[in-house]
Amino acid sequence: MAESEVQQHADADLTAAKAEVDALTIRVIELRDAYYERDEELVSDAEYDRMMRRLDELERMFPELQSQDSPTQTVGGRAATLFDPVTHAERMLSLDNVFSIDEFTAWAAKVERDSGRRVDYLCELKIDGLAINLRYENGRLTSAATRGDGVVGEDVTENVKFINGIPARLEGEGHPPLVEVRGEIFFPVEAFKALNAEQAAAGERVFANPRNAASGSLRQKSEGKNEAGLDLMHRRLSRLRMLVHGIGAWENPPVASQSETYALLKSWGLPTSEYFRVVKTAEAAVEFIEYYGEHRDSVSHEIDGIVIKVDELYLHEELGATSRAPRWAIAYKYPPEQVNTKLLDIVVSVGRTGRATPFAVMEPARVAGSVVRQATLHNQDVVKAKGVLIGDTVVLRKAGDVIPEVLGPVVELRDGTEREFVMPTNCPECGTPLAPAKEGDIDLRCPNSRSCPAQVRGRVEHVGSRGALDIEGLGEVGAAALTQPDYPEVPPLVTEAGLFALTLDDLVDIRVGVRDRETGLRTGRTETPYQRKRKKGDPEGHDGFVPSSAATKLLDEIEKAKTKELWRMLVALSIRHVGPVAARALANYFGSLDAIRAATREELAAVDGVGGIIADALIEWFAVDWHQEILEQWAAAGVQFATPGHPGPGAAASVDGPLAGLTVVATGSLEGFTREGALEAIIAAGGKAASSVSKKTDFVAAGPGAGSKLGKAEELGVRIIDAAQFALLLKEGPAALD
DNA sequence: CACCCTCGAGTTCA
DNA sequence: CTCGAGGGTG
Repeated sequence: MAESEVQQHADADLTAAKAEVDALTIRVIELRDAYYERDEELVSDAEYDRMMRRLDELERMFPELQSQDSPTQTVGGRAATLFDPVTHAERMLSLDNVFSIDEFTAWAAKVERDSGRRVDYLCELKIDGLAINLRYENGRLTSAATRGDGVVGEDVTENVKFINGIPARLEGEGHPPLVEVRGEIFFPVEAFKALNAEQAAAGERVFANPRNAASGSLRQKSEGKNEAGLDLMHRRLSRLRMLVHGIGAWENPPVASQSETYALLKSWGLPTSEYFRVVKTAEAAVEFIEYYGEHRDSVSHEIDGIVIKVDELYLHEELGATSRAPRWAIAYKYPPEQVNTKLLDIVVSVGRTGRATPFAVMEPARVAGSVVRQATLHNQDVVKAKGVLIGDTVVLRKAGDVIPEVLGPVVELRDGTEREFVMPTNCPECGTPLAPAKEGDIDLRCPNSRSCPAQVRGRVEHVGSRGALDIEGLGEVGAAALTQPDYPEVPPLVTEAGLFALTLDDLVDIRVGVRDRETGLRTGRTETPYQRKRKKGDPEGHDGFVPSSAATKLLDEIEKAKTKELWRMLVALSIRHVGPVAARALANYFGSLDAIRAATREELAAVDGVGGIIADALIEWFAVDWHQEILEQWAAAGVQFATPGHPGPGAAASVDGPLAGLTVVATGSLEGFTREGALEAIIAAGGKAASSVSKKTDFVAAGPGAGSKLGKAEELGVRIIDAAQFALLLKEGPAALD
């Protein structure tokens, strides 16, 4: 064969290989991103693995085809990939799952029947992470491997060394010559959020959930990375955590139960979970399951269920295992927090400040225990960034515990009928052209604050809200009835100025459209919420227009609101940046609305907690003529804009009390206190009632139902107290607690 | 110039 | 209850 011919063959091979490498690279990245970012498994692990190996093979044959950002060089794959295979000394079993309490009690009944006796159950949280097998030989960590298929896993020893809390050497004495410890590697929720925030800021991909982030981080390869890349990789690994939950092969262990095993592992310096509990009955195990079902967010890591194990080790042997899973343990899986649903439309709503917010309208879907139909999309940039089209199937989840969030589209399920969302140029409620408040703002606002129905309705509702004047009957529905009734044509309230002058006559003939309970759509019927309904057989009364109790109640509540504290009045006025905290500071300092109006920018900014911007916002607000009208009409109707007995402008008397100088956060339901009451009590005792936990927080008073704040407090080492201790603290100060 | 905090908005349920 | 945005403070 002539030399040129050989060259030609090689060229042809290279060209073909390049085409294959390119195609594989695109497909693998597509699948990888779907998996890590949207949690979708589009092909089996085996299929993915086959593609990765082929890509690796080609890149080895033609090194010139290997690019810096090839999937083989960056993050590894999802299952067994390019790490060296390791055979576990003892097969790593998985757990059988149950998905309901009934299935669980059936399992427990069978266990007790097979054991011939009552058994103790060890309940623990099922961490949503990656199973890991650590091999210690003579007390030294010699190998760390992922589960893989249970028999053979991947060797990730080098990466595991960078994870905090995994000892390279066991503490204490008497370790067996060879022991395999099983655990779970995971991203703590807080660290995960921080990671994704950094990834987003750097324009990198964000992970769909902590498990994928952990998986991606653990499978990073150091080859081909420069110093900065290595540093980043190590930093990311150091944020991972591990908890151990069992032991592999071990003859004649010196312990008799699973719980004693944990104590032993702990004494060796291995991290064990704080959340496990040994219970005597299946009913108690059910309580454990239900408790954490409601408190999933009070734990520093994600959990996808509860693992229940028979505690006694000799029963493990008796009960044995199937080929896949032991019979002495079961995983109770919580309902998924992510589901797919159809994005029917993207609609824009206008809030009380005029901000236009697009939100997703979806086919009702059950997520984490409730039915969701809507979720905010924040602004048009977020809609773009998420890449959702109207008509898409989207991934929906509950962020935190409550807030529905659209993660993104399932691109594979598109059929071409989807259309892009276009941000309207005009206010959907009043037609005024939308514009950014100031140049460069992403948010668009409706500038028609005086008469845009959405804004007036929003502000009226705000006046009645708990943080402002707390008027019962003046919520979303009441505000809509007063500002946008079907009848009369001129609504009782054109702006909030008329609120305190409302009379029964204004209310009785209000008609509002009835909405369907299920769909929220208008039914075409109307009703009169403030007119007494005539019962069947009740004689035709007078002229038919008799007020209902709702009407008198509402007017009574409005009357009571006229003399509420000055700070509540300030909040009710919807002045930019003036919420409960700033309003309290202003009210304390000035004592009356007149004094605030008369103050200069400098005098306003002298108040603790008020700066130049809030001062400007106040001055600008007072300068608007229809705002003055609100004040005049409210005052004429008897609204009190001063704190009786206040000495006048000046530094507010510093409050003395048991809590002087202390910052306290109240969360959950505290026995003996309402949410508001706890806040008031803290302030009355001279303390600062903060809304979020930080380093500066001195105490977190937590009751049942406490959410993430509790976790945050634990993380920061802030002292946590219960309702009884909280009451004591309020009365006698911090010294009484010790 | 970092934090840390408050504001404002959206959401759902008992 | 949570997030982003942006203000206030050390």
